[in-house]
Amino acid sequence: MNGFERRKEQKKESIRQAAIELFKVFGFGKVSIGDIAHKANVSHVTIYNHFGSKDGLVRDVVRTVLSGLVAKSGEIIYGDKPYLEKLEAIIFSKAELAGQYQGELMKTAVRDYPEMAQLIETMWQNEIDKLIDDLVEEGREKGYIHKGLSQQAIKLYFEIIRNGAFSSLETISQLQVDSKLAEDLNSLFLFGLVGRDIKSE
Amino acid sequence: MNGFERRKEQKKESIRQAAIELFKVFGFGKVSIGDIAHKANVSHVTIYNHFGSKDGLVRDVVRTVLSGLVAKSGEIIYGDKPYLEKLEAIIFSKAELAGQYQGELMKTAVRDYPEMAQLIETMWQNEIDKLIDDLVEEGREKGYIHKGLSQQAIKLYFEIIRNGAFSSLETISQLQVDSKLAEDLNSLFLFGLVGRDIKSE
Amino acid sequence: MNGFERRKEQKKESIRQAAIELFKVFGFGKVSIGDIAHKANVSHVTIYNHFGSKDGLVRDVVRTVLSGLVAKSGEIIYGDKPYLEKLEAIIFSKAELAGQYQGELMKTAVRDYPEMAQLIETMWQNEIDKLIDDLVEEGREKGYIHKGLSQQAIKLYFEIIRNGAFSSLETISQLQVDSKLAEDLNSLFLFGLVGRDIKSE
Amino acid sequence: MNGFERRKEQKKESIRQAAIELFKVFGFGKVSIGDIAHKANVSHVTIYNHFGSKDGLVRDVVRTVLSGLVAKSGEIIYGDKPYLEKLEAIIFSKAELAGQYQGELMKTAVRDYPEMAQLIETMWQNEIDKLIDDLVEEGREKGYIHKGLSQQAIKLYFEIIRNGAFSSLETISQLQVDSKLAEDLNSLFLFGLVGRDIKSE
DNA sequence: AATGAATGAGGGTTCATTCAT
DNA sequence: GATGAATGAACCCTCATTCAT
Repeated sequence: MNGFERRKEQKKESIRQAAIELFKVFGFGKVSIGDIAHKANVSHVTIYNHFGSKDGLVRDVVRTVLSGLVAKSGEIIYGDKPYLEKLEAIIFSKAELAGQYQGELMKTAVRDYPEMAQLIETMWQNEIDKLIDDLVEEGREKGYIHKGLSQQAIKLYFEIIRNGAFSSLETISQLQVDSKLAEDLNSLFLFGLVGRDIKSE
Repeated sequence: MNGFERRKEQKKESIRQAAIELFKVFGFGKVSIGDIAHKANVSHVTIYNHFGSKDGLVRDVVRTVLSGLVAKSGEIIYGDKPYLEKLEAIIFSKAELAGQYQGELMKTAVRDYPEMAQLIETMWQNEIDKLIDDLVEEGREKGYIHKGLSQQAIKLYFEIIRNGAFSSLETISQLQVDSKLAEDLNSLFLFGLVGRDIKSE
Repeated sequence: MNGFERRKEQKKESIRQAAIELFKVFGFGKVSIGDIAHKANVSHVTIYNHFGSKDGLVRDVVRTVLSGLVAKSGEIIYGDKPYLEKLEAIIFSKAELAGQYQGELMKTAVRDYPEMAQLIETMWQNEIDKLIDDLVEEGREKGYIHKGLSQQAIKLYFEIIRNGAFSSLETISQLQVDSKLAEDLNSLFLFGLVGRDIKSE
Repeated sequence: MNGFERRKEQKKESIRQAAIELFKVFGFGKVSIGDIAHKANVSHVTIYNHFGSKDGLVRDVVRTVLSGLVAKSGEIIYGDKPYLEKLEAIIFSKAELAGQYQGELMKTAVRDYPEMAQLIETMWQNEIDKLIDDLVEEGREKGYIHKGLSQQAIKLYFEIIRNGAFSSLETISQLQVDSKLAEDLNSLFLFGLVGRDIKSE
């Protein structure tokens, strides 16, 4: 890639980043091409030159965000942390929260751009799902997950928790400063409402 | 209330219902007054005569939906079902899912109409929160909820599950036909990932 | 007129008065039927029942105001005050200023409702003009108006002064408290810029 | 200024001119952006691109017209015509009448756009007022204006005449073809109703 | 390649007016 | 006779998009 193309790619990337930031805060519908152009310090038309249309930009953003999400999750799941830390990381960790957030972004993408649903479904199913499957499998093997529970139920539980966690972003961000709260939540996640003391393990 | 006012209230209600249905599917921003007027079979000016502005309509819808949500939750929580059924009803039951859905509607209300945040916060805090408190309290007393867990953690867990449940609407709607899945989910909710057989209770 | 019709006439009159007050301040165009109905404490439709349309109301107001203006001017001109006082009264006096104001109202009536121009022209020409003619005639006879000046020129001068006086309402209202200013203006009116001391008369 | 900017300025100017013409005839309130766009042969969005809003356009027009009025008046007052001709030019001349007309435009600007009052007041006070002051001062020095009259009274008289002259546009436009009428009006202005023959000067 | 200019479609809102009670 | 309900037309404004430079 020569200097010319690099500059071009940089500009494209700065537009993408501006778009992602605005989309995250205001959703796809409320952000205009003009807003993005302003934030990225380019003319509107430049965006059209690079992405063709607003739909094109949204599609590009969706792909970018999903890819990043898959990559980051993969690093955690196939990394060598202890299993419980992986679990926590996937579900509650700050790094992941950005991803959760972006997961939410995908939801609105499906709502506002139905024609994009298939793209998202495909990537989600093929990539994310496989990652979660592996995570659950590891949990079963290591005894952290009850063997009687169906794979489907566990994945649904994961999805519920992951998605729900996003909705409570602010409270969750307190987990880092309130260790009792973090401990309790982990306990709830592992042992449920009826519970068992973590220490008694 | 004479026939005049009744008809007026009927029309207002039909506008409200049309609005709620559209808002639920497309969000506040994407639905135009014209869309609602069309669905409700009235002129769009009629909407202005009744609700003053789009903001006015949104505010009215928010109030209506929240009130309904509070009322329905109250019926369940202060009803005389067994505790576990209440728990399930609040979190997973189909009847409640509509409410969950509408809870999500509130989220987008806050995002798109920040000036309305206070109204929602107030109702939510004052009403919903108190209901959940009572539900948790009952759970503690009856031994369904571990006493070592802080109230804050439990409520956060509830919120995560409730909000997350919405995101998985379609799967959750299978619970009614797939009793193994339902049982597993309940088990996860009560005993966590590590689990314990429900039967061993 | 029985009690019934009197009440009806009262309501009509209160609508008229509300309309006049609003028209004076905001002009015909900016005042809505709703505004007038609100100020007169009646339903919009009542205005339609009485005046047929907004145009009808405007027409009625124009007629009413013009008639009043003619009557008031007639009282002054055919009254028995000294001539100079009549002159002053017609042109600068507070009582007349309301009339001036309403004269301005007529201007905007012509501008916004061209079809009404003829009505105004007719009344103005036939009534007001005749009054001014008589006033000028009396002035000539009594030596207050130079005989070499054409009737047309004098009437134009009158019109200019009358209309111009409206535009400076606020300043003019000071005339009553600043007698030097009033004296000077009268002097300017009678003897022009080059002037002559009133006392030297 | 390159060809790009020149074309832009031309289009802006043509919009301004269309707006001024329409505003003069129908007032600010009655003229829609669509009307102006049609007259200027552009899309109404172009007007928004150039002036931001209707208010923005009105503000621009006000500034433009006021500046022109100040400039034209200055040329006359500081020019080297005989004093009486300056006087006549400022008050009655056709060229000035357009300005008078535009002065009236300012009146309605204040009425319909109160927030603009300060802008107008400022320019009017600072610029126009100073010009009139200088004109009066010159008149006093050259003996055309009686020394016993207060500056305030004279300026009020000027204002009345100037404003009144606008209201009688049509008649005044006859001054150019009816020299007797013009002579008489000048006489009235300089020597008042009681008068003195101009020839006796 | 990048930009300012220009636009058609559509959204929220107001108003004069008619209809049904 | 008086009123609240309902409406079509028109207005201001925004946005995604194309054109000309």
